[in-house]
Amino acid sequence: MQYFIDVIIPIPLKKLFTYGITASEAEFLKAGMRVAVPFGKSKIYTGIVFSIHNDAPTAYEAKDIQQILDETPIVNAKQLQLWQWIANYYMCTLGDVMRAALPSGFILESETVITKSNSITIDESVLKDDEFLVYEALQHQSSLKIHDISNILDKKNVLPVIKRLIEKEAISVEEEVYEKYKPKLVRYVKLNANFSSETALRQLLDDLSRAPKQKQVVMTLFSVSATTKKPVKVSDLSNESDASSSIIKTLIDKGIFEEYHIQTDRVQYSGEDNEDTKHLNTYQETALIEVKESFKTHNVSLLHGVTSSGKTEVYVKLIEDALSAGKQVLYLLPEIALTTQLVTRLQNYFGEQVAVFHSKYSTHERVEVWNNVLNHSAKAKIVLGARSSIFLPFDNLGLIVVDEEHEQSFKQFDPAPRYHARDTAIVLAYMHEAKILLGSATPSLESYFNAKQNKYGFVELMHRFNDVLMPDIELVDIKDKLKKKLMKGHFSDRLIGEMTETLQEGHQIILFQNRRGFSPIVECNTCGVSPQCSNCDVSLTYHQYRHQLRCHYCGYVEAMLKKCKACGSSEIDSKGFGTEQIEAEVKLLFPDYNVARMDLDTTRGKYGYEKIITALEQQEIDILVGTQMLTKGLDFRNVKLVGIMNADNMLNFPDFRAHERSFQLMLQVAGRAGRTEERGKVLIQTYNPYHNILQQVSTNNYVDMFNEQMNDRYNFKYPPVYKQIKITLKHKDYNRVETASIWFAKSLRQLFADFVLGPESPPVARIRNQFHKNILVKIPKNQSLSKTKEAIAKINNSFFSIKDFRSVKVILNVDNF
DNA sequence: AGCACGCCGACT
DNA sequence: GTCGGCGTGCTC
Repeated sequence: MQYFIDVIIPIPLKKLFTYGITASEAEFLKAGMRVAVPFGKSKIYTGIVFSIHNDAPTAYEAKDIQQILDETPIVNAKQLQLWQWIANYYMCTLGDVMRAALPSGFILESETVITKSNSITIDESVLKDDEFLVYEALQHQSSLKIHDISNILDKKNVLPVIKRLIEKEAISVEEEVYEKYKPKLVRYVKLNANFSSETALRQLLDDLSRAPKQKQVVMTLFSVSATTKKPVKVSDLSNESDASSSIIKTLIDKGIFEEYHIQTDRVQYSGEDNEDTKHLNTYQETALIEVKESFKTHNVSLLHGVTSSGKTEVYVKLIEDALSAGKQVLYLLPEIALTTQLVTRLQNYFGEQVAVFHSKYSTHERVEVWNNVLNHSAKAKIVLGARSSIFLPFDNLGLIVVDEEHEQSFKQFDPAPRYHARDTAIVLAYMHEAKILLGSATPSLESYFNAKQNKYGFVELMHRFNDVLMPDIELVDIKDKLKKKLMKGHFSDRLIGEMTETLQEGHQIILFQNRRGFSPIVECNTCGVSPQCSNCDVSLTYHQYRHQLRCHYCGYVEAMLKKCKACGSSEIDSKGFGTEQIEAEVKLLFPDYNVARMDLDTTRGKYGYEKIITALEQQEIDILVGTQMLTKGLDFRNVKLVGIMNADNMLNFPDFRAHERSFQLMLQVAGRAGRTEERGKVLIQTYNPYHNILQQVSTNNYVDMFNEQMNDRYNFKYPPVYKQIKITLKHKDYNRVETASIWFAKSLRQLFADFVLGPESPPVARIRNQFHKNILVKIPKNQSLSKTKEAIAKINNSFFSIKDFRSVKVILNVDNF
């Protein structure tokens, strides 16, 4: 009997790969274990065992696996099932899912290692210059990496040289495979067992009397281990005794100390003892009961709670319940909300049981969280994480919370799998027979729609905590103010007035401008030419603090022009404004106060974000200018005024969700104002105060917004009424994408007729020198989604059988919103 | 996706 | 003459 395994390889290929294994390997292997397999001519890949069987492939000879990498599966059956669902629903390969799901530390690196061939010394005269250099280097070093050789020869492509050397039998190559993840070890020391007896110890101290420093270290070791009654870390000993590590090393070398290592987690919780969970107010209590009630009939429930209503406390109670039932809990939230307040809050309640998982973690840290979840460690009963945490190896989930459910960052756009974490979490919950609660102050239309259709349970929490009033929202007509000459820069007299008053009262202000940089367009006053990015079809944004022009699409940077490139005029003007410009203006208007800015440019680095948040909390900042980053669930006690500098640019964004998003964004920012006793104030500056969305924002009328937007969605066949799949084609040659996209759209139209839109060039038609074309397929509710996808996949296949189109990149994006 | 193979321009 | 450009085809 022959044995085979089907393996998932982390490459975007549709199929699984079959490898041969021995009978005993078949006995040992289980689905979800990692294996190292040879792939292609010389590569070794890490694969996940998908299935074990006896069906020999007919069309080819299966290779044998190289080695088994795990004792037990690192991916469980439910995960494999979820992977399949994702690959199928989001139209990508299992390899794509594997790459997104596994921390990269689990994926082996392989490197080609070149060694001197052990055959007889060869005639050096047959070697050419390059070859001789390599050969000679190997006389001194036992092995070389590809990288080393390219350094020696000082050129990139060294493979031909290596190939010739192999042919001449001067060298041999092999793939060296190694794991990236290394457990972190902490160094400990103890006194060598030889000195455990009283006499030996006395002898030792006598011997050391002429080395006072060493003696002192030994004494410190005694006192530390006596007080803590725990093993002594080298670092602690070094601190306590004020001794350098070389003294400790000497003691180890002398055999007085014994050194040993203990494996430790990189991610450690260092907090106080657990705090008791708070008592709920009556509204929260009611909401909690209603949520529990809704879970009796629904697996998914939506909690619509206004900002600052205390949704988190409700979640906490539900989490307690799930934990006491012995289940795992997953708490999903947008990346950015994760780094701060909420983590601390949950850790205060649940202490060590909370594991955090997000993108700023190193791959080592991620592997540790993964292992903790896999082993049901007490450290990972609750996982608090961003979208990728849906991939952790849960096997006993009782509850999933999706906080800020409306956030678009739950959808992954760039590399496949283009999944939506909220929707995937619903499937995940279903697989675990767990309950899932979606929470938001401004639910997405699709979730609210599902709740209205009774597909989801629905609970409202419309009272702010401590009965704080909702902020007073006022619309300011900039057009009118301009006419009356009441604008100073981008500030209306109303806004300046409110700001002055707020500052005098000692409160803080947040100003929101949904665009970073200083100004998005720079233009020559004489000839009207504005600098464009050389790789993308966009104007460069002026960033004043570095005096640069930057492209926000590809990251291209150049120095700000002194003179117009076209006509040489030095009168260069800027149009539009971003956070930088607002910051600069505020500094002029309120020179006596501290102003800070929070956007992508100021929050780079692991702690950039925290620094600003802490400064604001400590009231070191009076006025904070920022982009949408400001909206994510932050809780600032002393902020009383929120100014939205310009509501129009978001409303006019060319996207069917622009209105919904604007509503959500503005209400979320508004929610930052007046979270304690005093009522907050929000000023929204706009050219069009009669816009329906702005009216709905100012009256905090979600239901009106919902009804009106849904009306549009029905009329224009948009989600959630219709499903949609976006197909993007990219190529560096415009004509080729053009013909390719026309062909693609035509084939689609033969099946779906009017439900195909495009091809269209997006607003930014070229990014990183690639021209884009979009095609949109709308899918009515009564049309089978899976059949539609099959049809699209089929068209996609025929597309790639056309020679001219093979180099065109095609991106299929299911639920592209 | 990588990576090899293979066929053409631009340099020592 | 080789180096390196990228089109093409394959990976169990």
